[in-house]
Amino acid sequence: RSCKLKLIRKFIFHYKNVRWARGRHETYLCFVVKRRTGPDSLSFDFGHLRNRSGCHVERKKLTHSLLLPILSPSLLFLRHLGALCPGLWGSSVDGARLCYSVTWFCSWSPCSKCAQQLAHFLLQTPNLRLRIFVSRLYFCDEEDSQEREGLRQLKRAGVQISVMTYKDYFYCWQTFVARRKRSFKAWDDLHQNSVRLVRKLNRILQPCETEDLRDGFTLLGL
DNA sequence: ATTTTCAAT
Repeated sequence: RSCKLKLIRKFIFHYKNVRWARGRHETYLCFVVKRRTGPDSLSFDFGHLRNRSGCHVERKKLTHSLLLPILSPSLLFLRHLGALCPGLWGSSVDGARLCYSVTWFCSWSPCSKCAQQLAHFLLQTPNLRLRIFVSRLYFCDEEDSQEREGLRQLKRAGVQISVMTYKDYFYCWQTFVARRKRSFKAWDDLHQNSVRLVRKLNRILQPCETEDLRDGFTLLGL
């Protein structure tokens, strides 16, 4: 029971979409894996991950920039992808590959390195569809930040990136935290913060759309 | 007005 309380506290602390997220030196990733079978998809697996800093020996040898992507939840997820999505890489009897659809709810948006590796991976795995909901944007204040570019890269790789809104927190609460035990109560400014972050993400991804538009124009010979 | 960030001590 106290374990459950701890989980609730952790969820609220790490997923709170506050403007100045002091002390959130961890990142959590809640995921849902669905196998797509025609028009409807079946829920296959779900769970959550946290970035791990388990390799203390390597820590001293690796630089921060090298270590970070290895231990991030998103790459931790990729490590377990084979187990989470059986048959993802295999070919089935009728030649068609199994299709999976994965949804993430991350407390921080991915760093540029992770985004880059993820995008690279996804372009090679067209039978995996990824949707990412983020609670807060990681290092996205600078106009020319690598993290902003990383998010655009993900979008170009077909990832649907969105900011978490009330319904997403509600869903996470019900699915990963307190299954129907107690109802989700929004914190102050949840909606306001979410609206601000939605606008910010839209501004970040905008150049991506104008680029696509330009590509479309050149294709049309305009 | 200003504050922070997948830590490093």
